[in-house]
Amino acid sequence: MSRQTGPKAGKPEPLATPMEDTDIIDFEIIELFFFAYRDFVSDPDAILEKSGFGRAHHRVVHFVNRNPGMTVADLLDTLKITKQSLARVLKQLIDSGYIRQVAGPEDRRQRKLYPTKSGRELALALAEPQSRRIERAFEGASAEVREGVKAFLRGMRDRQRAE
Amino acid sequence: MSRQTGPKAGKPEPLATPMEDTDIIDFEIIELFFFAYRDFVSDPDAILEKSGFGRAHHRVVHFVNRNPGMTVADLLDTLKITKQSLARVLKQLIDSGYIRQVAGPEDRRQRKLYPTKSGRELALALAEPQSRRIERAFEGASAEVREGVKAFLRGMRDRQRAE
DNA sequence: AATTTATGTCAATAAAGCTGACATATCCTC
DNA sequence: GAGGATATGTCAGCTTTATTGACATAAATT
Repeated sequence: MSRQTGPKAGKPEPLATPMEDTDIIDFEIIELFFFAYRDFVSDPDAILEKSGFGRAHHRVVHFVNRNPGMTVADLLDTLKITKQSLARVLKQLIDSGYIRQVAGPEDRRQRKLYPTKSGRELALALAEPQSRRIERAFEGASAEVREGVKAFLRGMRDRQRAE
Repeated sequence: MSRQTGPKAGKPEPLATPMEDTDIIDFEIIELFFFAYRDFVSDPDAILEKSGFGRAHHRVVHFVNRNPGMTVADLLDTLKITKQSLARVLKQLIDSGYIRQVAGPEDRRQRKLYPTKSGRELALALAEPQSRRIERAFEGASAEVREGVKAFLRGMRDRQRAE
């Protein structure tokens, strides 16, 4: 099935010229963004490795700390992953004592999620090297540029998501 | 009230206060970066899905188009993955006619990698929505801010990598 | 009482990475 | 030319993180 997905069989000519920026395509920023993110997540990755956790755990710990009392459904919506993917990491985090579930006070079907003290500490420990990296990247930047970077990052998000 | 401190004693208390920015931790940018990257890669993901390719194929196609004639070793170094991980996706891209291998003119052990015409077209098609997204995110930004964003992204990378 | 909703769980699958071992062709050095 | 180093390819097996589909349970809603 994946054998002949290409255009034609045989021997198409290889192209020797590099693909350069054009009016419409800005490869430079595409690459900068790729490398920046790769290194940005490498800091917490290294810390998490010691606990046997991964990137998924990081995201859950982060958002639960930022929005204590959020439900499982809220989290699924934020992370854009499936219930089953979340279930595994959430269970591990609860079993390890980083996150607690509390039945919703009004709707008792809901499981509201809260960090424990050590969950808060973990989130801070993971954010610290990332913040240092960000501060380093901002060195010498004017207030206008700092605001411009935030506006740029906001502008990179999808506009109207079905929520 | 159902606080649920029931069966197991020694369960840590859940924290109800949101984790806020501090002097040292800038959660806002951490989140902005996460969401920006999540949506940034969603564009090519949607295109690749149709061909049965994934993100790994995208990276290979991109870098081979940017640096035609790069060797397998160069690519491994850029992507920071292992030979075996690369082998699978590279084989698929070659079989599908997007990339060609040519024995090195001086060192014939080397396999120099080149895009085919359709490989070039694929790379452009994948970059196009990303570039449009970047352009949209830059709307109304001054030249200074644009340069500042690039400088920021460069600053986010690791400094001394063993290359 | 019946339906919907929020969550949990089971089973099977896939993509993309990993390690370790080994094969082949080629280059380099003695 | 022999022997070792290098660039690449390949095999076997494993892990993480995601996926879909099906079904269970408790609680809310109609």
